[in-house]
Amino acid sequence: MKISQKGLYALQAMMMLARHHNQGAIRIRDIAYEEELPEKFLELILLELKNARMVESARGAKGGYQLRRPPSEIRLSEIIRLIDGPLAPFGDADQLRSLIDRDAAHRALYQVFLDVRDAAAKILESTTIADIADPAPSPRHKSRKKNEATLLPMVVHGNIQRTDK
Amino acid sequence: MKISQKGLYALQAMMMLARHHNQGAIRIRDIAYEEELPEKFLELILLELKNARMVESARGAKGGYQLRRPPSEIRLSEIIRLIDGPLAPFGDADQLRSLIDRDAAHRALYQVFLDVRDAAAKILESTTIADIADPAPSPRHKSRKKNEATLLPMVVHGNIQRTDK
DNA sequence: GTCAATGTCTATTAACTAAATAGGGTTTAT
DNA sequence: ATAAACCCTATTTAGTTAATAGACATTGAC
Repeated sequence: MKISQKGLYALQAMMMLARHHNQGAIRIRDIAYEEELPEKFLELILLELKNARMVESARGAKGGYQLRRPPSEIRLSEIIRLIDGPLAPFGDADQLRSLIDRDAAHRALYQVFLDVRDAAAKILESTTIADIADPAPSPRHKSRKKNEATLLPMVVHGNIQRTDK
Repeated sequence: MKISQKGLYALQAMMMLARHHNQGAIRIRDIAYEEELPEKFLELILLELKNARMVESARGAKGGYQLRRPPSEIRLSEIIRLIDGPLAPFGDADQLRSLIDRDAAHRALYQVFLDVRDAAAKILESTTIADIADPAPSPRHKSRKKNEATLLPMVVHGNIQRTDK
């Protein structure tokens, strides 16, 4: 998994829209300005977010973008998967596919990769835009939201225990 | 974090050398053949592994490569960090640096990235080449070897248990 | 001491990807 | 009608990755 610049921009844009949730359409220019993002590049990103139905747009004068769902229902994993593809820490799943057709050792290596992916996914799926955007922040109990979200999948990956560090 | 093809090759090469640990020097050609890796490319990778003192080489006739440490003391994280750089899931740490100089929301996003990195690091640091290479495999109790390895340093790295899958 | 085997090193290439920019087209509020 | 905004496609630039090429250096065997 590698979060590209573009992916980071997308996250920032979504955070900005969360901050201005329920304030009507926000212009690309304003998002770009407030988050210090290249405007034309951001345009493409917002288009993708729109096609994925995460935001909606209004055209023409007084147009702009806004979230389609409340920030608390938008997971970081969604955004990253959309912009940067699967959360797996390896490039092409096909090369890895060949690993599992070999012996147990290669399969074990593959499994480690899957564990890494699952660990990352667990975090990114249990964190929503609301968790980090915190528009009007009472800065205490911010992690409460996170645990809420954790209730869902709960079985996805292996159990890790280490002695320290 | 993104494990490149090159990183995967490095892991495979190290696994192969683990499989032939204490059998003297192994030729590049044999590693390439057994793991089906491009020979000249592998050459460069082994050079890097040598410069990082993870393997040692003998030149000339009867030359080749071998591990400098027992497989149980070589962590996947070492190899990946060497070949692919830091385990962080973001590209350039500098862009991220700018995030933490903003408001709490941006810092929170940064913290999520750190959490992802730590989760990945935890797995890759607690898994050694021995854990997955399994040199002379009686193909049952594959996880036995893993516990064996855990006996040695006992504090340095964690113990991994997987539910299965 | 020659020769073949083998690792060392530097350079180069081809393909791909990421980031950004350009510019015209379309829709809408006023 | 006009200006404000999003929509869409194309292009550029720079950088990276994977792989190859080839000359060089060292060693063991005879």
